[in-house]
Amino acid sequence: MSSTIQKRAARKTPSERAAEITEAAKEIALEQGLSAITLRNVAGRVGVASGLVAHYQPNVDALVAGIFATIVAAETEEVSGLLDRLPTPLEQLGMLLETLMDGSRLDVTAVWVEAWTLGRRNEALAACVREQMDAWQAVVQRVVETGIAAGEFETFDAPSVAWQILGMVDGLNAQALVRWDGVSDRGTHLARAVEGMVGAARGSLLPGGAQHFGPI
Amino acid sequence: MSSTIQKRAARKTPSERAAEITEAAKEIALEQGLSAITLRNVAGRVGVASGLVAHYQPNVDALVAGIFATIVAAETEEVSGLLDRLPTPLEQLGMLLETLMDGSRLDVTAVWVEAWTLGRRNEALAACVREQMDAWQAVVQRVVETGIAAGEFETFDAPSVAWQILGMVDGLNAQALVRWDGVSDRGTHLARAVEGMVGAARGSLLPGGAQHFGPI
DNA sequence: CTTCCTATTGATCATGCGATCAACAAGCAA
DNA sequence: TTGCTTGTTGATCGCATGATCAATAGGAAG
Repeated sequence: MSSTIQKRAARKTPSERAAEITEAAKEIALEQGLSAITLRNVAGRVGVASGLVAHYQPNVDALVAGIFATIVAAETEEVSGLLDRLPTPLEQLGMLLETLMDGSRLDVTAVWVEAWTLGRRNEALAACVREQMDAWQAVVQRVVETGIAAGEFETFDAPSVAWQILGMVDGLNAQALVRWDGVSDRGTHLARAVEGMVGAARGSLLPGGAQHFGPI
Repeated sequence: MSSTIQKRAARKTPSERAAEITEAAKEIALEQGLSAITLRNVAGRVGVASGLVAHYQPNVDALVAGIFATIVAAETEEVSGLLDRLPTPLEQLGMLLETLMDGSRLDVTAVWVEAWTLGRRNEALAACVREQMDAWQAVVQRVVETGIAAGEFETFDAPSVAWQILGMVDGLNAQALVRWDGVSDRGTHLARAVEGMVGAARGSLLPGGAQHFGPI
């Protein structure tokens, strides 16, 4: 009835179309998960034939791996950028925990968790997962090392502590994916834990006892 | 050529056959993941037609959910049983961390991680996941509460701390699924973290500085 | 030995996936 | 206007999944 019925998609520049496809796949991954990235699914969202999506990618595995890297790298860079604005490592680490635990990135967490499983059968994805984990670890390690140098932290093994912090954050966020209720003061408890690990004084990472967390 | 070729599977008691199917599905889940639980895959391992597997289960989603529950509940009970042999909450918590982090249960960890994702599209599985998480949390919470009562721990919120410990363990194990190397003394660092969270003295949970972890 | 219950088969259907490619047509260049 | 490059289509193949069910045959009961 309406005139919005398009028989054929408008012809576009390869780079334009590639960007559209990437964007659509990214949205699908965040909304429905990485495994929902399908030739037909992506094509449908772009408004294009499935063959075209295949035309722009070597194969679906590579597309999934690329989308994962895009989503996660953006998060890493964003948080890393926030760190640079803070003067002391104590504040940086506190903000890091607060930001990662505020529940505003659960969609990204879901992507992480699914990638851990999918990486078992998608070698390209597995490589991306390792790479992005390393990138994250480097960011955290830098904060810890700066803190040691500044005398704010006291621990013998910055790299391992960085891995540990990441693992804890990921696990708690994955948990939140399934269960929100029952856990109060996630941030506060984690802060106590990290203080113990990093050798900082109790209460030095997050000041208040009952902090307010959660989006808005 | 050999006489081992069987045209038709031997006729068995429904309960016997059901047990075989359950066992086969369990093995598949631990070896190849929950998503490898397939009518044909399970049937092939049992040596039976695919229709028979379907005959013994309402649908595959239910089978997957049931197998998840079986695997995870067994782990919970096993660890819970180990706890009862130890006298003090401090020792119990230490053993808990040590056991869960020794890398001998990575196959179960993989099942957990996959269940978190699959639960998104399998409601029966999602319910099982929540149920089993609650069971685990109850075990840990009991240890923490006993510790508080005994004056060994000092924290204001045992339920949340229990959730937190579980989340940390899960996250670190999930990490180990992808990356073993680069992280030394996982158990020691986690012990420090939990000490901080639980309000125990530094070094009270795990004595040595460099503990030996890992399967044999 | 015969009967009969039922465990078991295996073909079948509908669905969805990735991949492939000859054919088509949009739009720029001449 | 004409011609040609190339972005785009959509049908098609092979494969895998879950589910269903009439037909078969094992084996205990009579």
